[in-house]
Amino acid sequence: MGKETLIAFIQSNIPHFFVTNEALHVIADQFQEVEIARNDFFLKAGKVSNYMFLASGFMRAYTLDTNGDEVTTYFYPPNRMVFEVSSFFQHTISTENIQAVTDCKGYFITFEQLNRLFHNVPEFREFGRLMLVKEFVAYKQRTLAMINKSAEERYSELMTNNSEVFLHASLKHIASFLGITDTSLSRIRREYAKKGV
Amino acid sequence: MGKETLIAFIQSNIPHFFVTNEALHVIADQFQEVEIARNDFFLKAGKVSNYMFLASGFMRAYTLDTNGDEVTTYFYPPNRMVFEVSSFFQHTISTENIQAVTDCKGYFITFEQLNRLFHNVPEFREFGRLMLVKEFVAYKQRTLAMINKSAEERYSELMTNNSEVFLHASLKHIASFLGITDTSLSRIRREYAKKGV
DNA sequence: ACTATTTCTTGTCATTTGGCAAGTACCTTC
DNA sequence: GAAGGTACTTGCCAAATGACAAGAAATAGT
Repeated sequence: MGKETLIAFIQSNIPHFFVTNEALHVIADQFQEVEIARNDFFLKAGKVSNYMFLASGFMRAYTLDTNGDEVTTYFYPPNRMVFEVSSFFQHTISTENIQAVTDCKGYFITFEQLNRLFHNVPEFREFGRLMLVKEFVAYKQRTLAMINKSAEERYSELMTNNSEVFLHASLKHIASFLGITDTSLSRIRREYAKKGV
Repeated sequence: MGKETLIAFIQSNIPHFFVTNEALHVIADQFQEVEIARNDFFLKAGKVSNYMFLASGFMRAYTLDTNGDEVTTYFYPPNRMVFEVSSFFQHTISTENIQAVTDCKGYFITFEQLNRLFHNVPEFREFGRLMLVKEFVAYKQRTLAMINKSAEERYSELMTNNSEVFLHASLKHIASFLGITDTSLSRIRREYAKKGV
């Protein structure tokens, strides 16, 4: 019931291997549907992360800096796996929070279930590796894209490459994501609006 | 010969599984010894990354920013796997360089060889996943530790947590790693020396 | 609909960091 | 050991960003 997007996502992410429909359903059966209302949490600091396919909605990850202020570290658009690597794969308490920015729907699985699947459906291991690589690469690209750029350039890049963020997240969250204060972001937007005419 | 450190490293990174000595040697046999002299490259931008165990020496990864200036993105102490995720796992051309900061010795393997090993020695897959997770976590921790800190705080943390970097890398490389100019780093060190007395 | 709360903007001023240029010290290499 | 290069430091000034505080606008709760 409604796991079509999950199944399609898995299928399109197991390259070089043929997976039977039966295997796909064995996999999908392990995932449990979950709805997360706006501002509610998929992961709270202090808990251990699960592994979720975000079918619809928009999420953000954030942590507290040394001053106790929230810093948004990531935005998750739909059709992505959502998890905190460190906590999920090492079964450790998370320091990050993952929160629904809009109402979300997803399918999640625990570490134990995932490993059982890896054991029972060997082809599925490839999916696991791919997700890990994909997330790592995405994370790295984001940090590299930030290097030696002014706040305005970072803003500009986010606007062109991830404009959907602006449709969902608050400017405060976006500001901390860009590594600046909401005050500065506001000023940058003013300047940017002037130029863009 | 001399692959003992490699073998010991692999063995200590395949948790929950028993690997026979024979299997360990099948694995180690695929790795090829390599020596990289100071300032020479393990990976050059434009090439595809291999996967190397750094047995001795010290390396750094760097890329060019939009102004064409070198930005050090990572330092590798010995007893670590060295590779560029994106390039290695997706067989794509690297934009990063990985260079020996001191004379290095290591053992490397190609993507094809690694996959053949994963196929022939299934227990070894666990090692592959662990390395991916470890590197991802290390990378993330570094970026998170940098959040909302002044240049001086970042310097201070590097001093306390990774002081070995200062034994090998030049201040110019360290400055770009900290996201500042060598000029600023020099000033910070002066202030820091005063306080530390 | 009214109030309270949160979000966003704006002003003033201080601080951090960078750009540039010059100077010193060290290290190669022939 | 002289010459040239690289690494590091320092001074002066400019630019970017933050801190704080107040106001305007939007949103949520009752």
